[in-house]
Amino acid sequence: MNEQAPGTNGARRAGVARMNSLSQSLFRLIWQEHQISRAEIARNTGLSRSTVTEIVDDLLPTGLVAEVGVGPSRGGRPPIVLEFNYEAGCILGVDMGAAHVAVALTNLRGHVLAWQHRFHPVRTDPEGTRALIAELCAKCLAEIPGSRKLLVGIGIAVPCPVDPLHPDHLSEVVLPDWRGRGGFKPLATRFRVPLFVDNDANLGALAERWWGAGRGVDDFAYVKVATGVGSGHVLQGKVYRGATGVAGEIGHMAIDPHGKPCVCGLRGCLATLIGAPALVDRAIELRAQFPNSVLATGHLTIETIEEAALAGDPLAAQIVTEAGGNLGIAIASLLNLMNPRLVIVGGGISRLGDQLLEPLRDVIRRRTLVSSLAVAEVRTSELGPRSTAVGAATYVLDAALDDCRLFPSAFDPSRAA
Amino acid sequence: MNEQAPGTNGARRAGVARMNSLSQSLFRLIWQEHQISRAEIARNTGLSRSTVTEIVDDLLPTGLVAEVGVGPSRGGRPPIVLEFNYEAGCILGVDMGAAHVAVALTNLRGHVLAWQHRFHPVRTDPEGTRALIAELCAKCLAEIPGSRKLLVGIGIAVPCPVDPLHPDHLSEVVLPDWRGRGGFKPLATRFRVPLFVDNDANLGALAERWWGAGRGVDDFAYVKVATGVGSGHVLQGKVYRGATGVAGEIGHMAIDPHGKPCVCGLRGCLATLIGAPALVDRAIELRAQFPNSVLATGHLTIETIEEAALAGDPLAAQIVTEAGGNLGIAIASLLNLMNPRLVIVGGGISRLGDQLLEPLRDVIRRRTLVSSLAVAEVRTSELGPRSTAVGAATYVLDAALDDCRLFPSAFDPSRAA
DNA sequence: ATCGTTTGTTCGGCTGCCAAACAAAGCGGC
DNA sequence: GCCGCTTTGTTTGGCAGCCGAACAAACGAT
Repeated sequence: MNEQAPGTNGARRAGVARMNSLSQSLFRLIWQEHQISRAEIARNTGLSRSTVTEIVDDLLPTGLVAEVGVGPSRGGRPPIVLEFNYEAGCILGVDMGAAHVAVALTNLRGHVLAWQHRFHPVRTDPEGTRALIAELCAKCLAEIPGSRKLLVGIGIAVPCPVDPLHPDHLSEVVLPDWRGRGGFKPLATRFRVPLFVDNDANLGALAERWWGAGRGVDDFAYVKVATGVGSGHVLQGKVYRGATGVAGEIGHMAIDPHGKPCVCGLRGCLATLIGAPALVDRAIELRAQFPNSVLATGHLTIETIEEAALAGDPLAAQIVTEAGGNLGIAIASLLNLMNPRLVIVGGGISRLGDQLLEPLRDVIRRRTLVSSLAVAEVRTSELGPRSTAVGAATYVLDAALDDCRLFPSAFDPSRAA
Repeated sequence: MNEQAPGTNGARRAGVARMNSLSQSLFRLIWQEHQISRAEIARNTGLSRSTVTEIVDDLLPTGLVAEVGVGPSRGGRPPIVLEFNYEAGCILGVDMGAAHVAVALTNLRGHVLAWQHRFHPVRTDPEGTRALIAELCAKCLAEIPGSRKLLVGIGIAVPCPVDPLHPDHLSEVVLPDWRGRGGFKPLATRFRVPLFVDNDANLGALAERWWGAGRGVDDFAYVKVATGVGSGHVLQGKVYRGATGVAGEIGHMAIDPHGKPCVCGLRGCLATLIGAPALVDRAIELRAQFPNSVLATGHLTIETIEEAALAGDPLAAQIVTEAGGNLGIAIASLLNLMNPRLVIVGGGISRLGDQLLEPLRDVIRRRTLVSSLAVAEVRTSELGPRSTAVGAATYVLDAALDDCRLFPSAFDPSRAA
């Protein structure tokens, strides 16, 4: 009747290992703890040691988790240290900006192994952009021998709203020349890996959550100030995309109904006050009042204004102070509405640090007096200009940690390192 | 070796029935389907019919689910209809407003069995308010014979931010005379049931989600316009309370930096534009321009303005149109930030319907042009002035459906009906 | 009346997880 | 150096949960 002898169930381990939700969560735990013993896992999760042993036995043959020696004894037998092999796979993260393309090749811990960057008229040249993305991806993979075989997936950050249910469908309003189509599928077929697409602000928020100022914070907002202004929201530990995937358009929040007209059709949007073009315009307006400023003559760009502000120029300082105040009004509304624990300010202007944040915090303190519980910390991004590309890679990594069949080595030993 | 005979495991059913997450979810399914057969449950959930039989056998002795006859045959044996017994328990929902107290006694389907309402200076009289709540609760229970024994719990809606981790800790800023303490524990001990406290806008949103305009909608915002202005947010089907439980203070969103000062310390908050006192003030300002208006003379209240608007008075119409526009600016920002599928407008002024919503929708259409995907439907509340109290009861009901040990009859047959 | 269909139940079995027992490998006291 | 004591990891038996298959019950259709 019982055709299977007691020990024979070991045969299961040789075949496709089970990968249920519990083993998947252990897999993620080992990833985030870096080094951990079976006994620690048992204490950490409340599982029995025998169960942990069984599940770890299923994870070891994937090559993603390995035993790497013994740890210090705690008074008894020393534990066997399990380690996640962060080099067992790699991910391509693509930052498609309004005027540039950047690609990062990362390992499984978000560490950048290779980096490529080009300026390109992305808005007006969809076909050339797609070719450039493919070229830069190939360049990154070529830099690291063997990486192509270990590629897990490609993440793409796009500078416009994306519906997660239709990841190839881009907003036509922001990128009209793209005609509402991403057209990234050839990329997926060329490299034979799954593709993930999301908005750049969402992915910036994700990067901050995993590697930056948002580590360990379950509810925060990431506000990116560049040519436009966007935000990504992490609620209860996860990126919130809204009902149709376009949450986070803080740039068109109303600040001043008597302000300048915006492309969105009304006046005084945040983007018309603190977007890069708006700050340049404002500097030109104020030039006459600051004849001694280094910005009083010559060609103005957002970079020169930022440099001048860092050097203590009074005109630049005034612009930054005004920008901080206006951003503060929008963020105060955000705090009242959504009550995050933290606001992370990113984008080029965030390198001004407290010069931007102090006037911002002043406004927030005044604006949230009635609900003092809502006051949140405001910090600048910890990740540099690579945050968006790294966030795109992190998006893929997160999906793979939820379903480790995405890892090429996991169930295909011929592709293992 | 096997001391337990095959049929003996029926003894488990006589004792404490198992109540794991699966049986709990079946319990909730039966609740929401009202009438359903075992076979339908199996089709609906993907479980096997045998498993459904086992779990239903555990639910029947609680008295909350019962077999109530046979349904129509679908070509074979007719199904046994299972029905949730909505009268097997009842809940008290307390609406503590700024100037009134209302209490609803509901069955397990949100139906109001008894209702009590009193005006009271809640803000300035904490002790009297607590006594009044207890009195009205007792009155409601006395109206329905036997209800006290079936009481599941008491939910309280308070007009100020509440930290869900410290439900007895109220915001001192909004209700200074309460000194930051709810002091509701005596109520719980008197009626010997658990107590649940939350903000009124959150509970209004919950009521709309379960019984009103938000049924079946996973992401929406509920905006309540009364003396103050508050909002509650349902994200992915659940009420979102923010990092410290105070999300939804839309009343202090900045609309016009040159506007009138607000108690919160700055100018032009939404509450200073469309709160009841603001509308009355605005009517007085405009009186001279509308000599033929019925509001041109006499004492003005928000109710008289609403009545006049319903009757087609031009002054009142202008006020309502302005209010709709200002509310629209705030809601447009909300849409851009959070991208809900629906916005539900509640509070007294919502009875004006399209007279309020049309100018509101106009502003939204203009304001969200850039991210057209974010445009949401705007509707008025379907629930009347009882929505807050019913929402408070629904909060308790939701908790009980997650853990049916909260139902008095479930495991204590002596208290069963 | 017979057959096919649907429902609900029973029964044996597989899977997943656990507790207990045990082996391995350290520490510490004498 | 030997004997406990502790901690770690593995093995084993067992229990709970869920399923598939078989079966009885109750209907419709022919």
